[in-house]
Amino acid sequence: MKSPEQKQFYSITELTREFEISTRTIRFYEDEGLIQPIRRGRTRLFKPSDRRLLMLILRGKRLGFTIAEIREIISIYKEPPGEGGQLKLLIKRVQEKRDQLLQKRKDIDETITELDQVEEQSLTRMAELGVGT
Amino acid sequence: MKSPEQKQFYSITELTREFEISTRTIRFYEDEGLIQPIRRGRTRLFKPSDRRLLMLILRGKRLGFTIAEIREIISIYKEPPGEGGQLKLLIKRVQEKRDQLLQKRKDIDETITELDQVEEQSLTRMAELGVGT
DNA sequence: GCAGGTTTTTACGCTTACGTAAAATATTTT
DNA sequence: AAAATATTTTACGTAAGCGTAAAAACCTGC
Repeated sequence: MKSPEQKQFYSITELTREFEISTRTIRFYEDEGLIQPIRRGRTRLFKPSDRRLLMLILRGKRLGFTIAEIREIISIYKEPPGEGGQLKLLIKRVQEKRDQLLQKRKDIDETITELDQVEEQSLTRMAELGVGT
Repeated sequence: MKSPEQKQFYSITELTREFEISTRTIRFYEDEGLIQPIRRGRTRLFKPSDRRLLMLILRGKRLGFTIAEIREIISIYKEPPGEGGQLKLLIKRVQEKRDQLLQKRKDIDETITELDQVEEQSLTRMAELGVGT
């Protein structure tokens, strides 16, 4: 039971259009080993899993993670079940990443709070001036 | 009524130690116009307000904002009350920044959820193996 | 008043994350 | 099959964000 609208392959330009990035960027991520599209002759063919990886990469970028850090995150997802020691290590890495993310969220919440204050003061000031919104 | 432990001035090394950054970094931010310490002779003296600005800059960095974006955020805070048109513009800028931050928070929450799943699976697997935490 | 740490300016260097151009090859459209 | 469009490799270029080194000036404690 394949889901109906699941494409087999995406071309590089399809992906550049969907995510508004350049071909250079996609090839850069390939050079960095983050994605490994298969080839038909010389042409790259991207599977849905490559597309999902790309989404993951771009999300990481939005969060200000470096390529190295994104590589770490990806490797966490890819890690096979493994045995005891490996699993403990994996869990430690997960916790470290989560701590980073929680710090970022704290930073975000603080900033939003401050921006809200600026907005409120502005609105008050506008009301004083009798200016309409 | 001054708060008791409020220092008048900080030296550059005090700040590098407190925030674990280099003098070069601080001077770079000065070159970029983000902070303007006063001078006693040639030596820079940083006021508490400079220190707060520095904290703001570093927080922005943690969130993956570029120097240019951090400059924008700072300018939002610095904006004087102003008149009608300016205020409307300011509010628009606040809203744009907030939208960016909300997007980032969404990205963070998604990533955390995924990491939680990896952790849970790992813990389950460890239990299966009879490995202690 | 001088040794030792701090701070300054100046300036070249380096990494990351792509941009951009060129020239060949491949694919798709008409 | 010709024309237009897409994709490839190769390779040099660049902006951001500092690192690092050098040499002078400054301050600080003893």
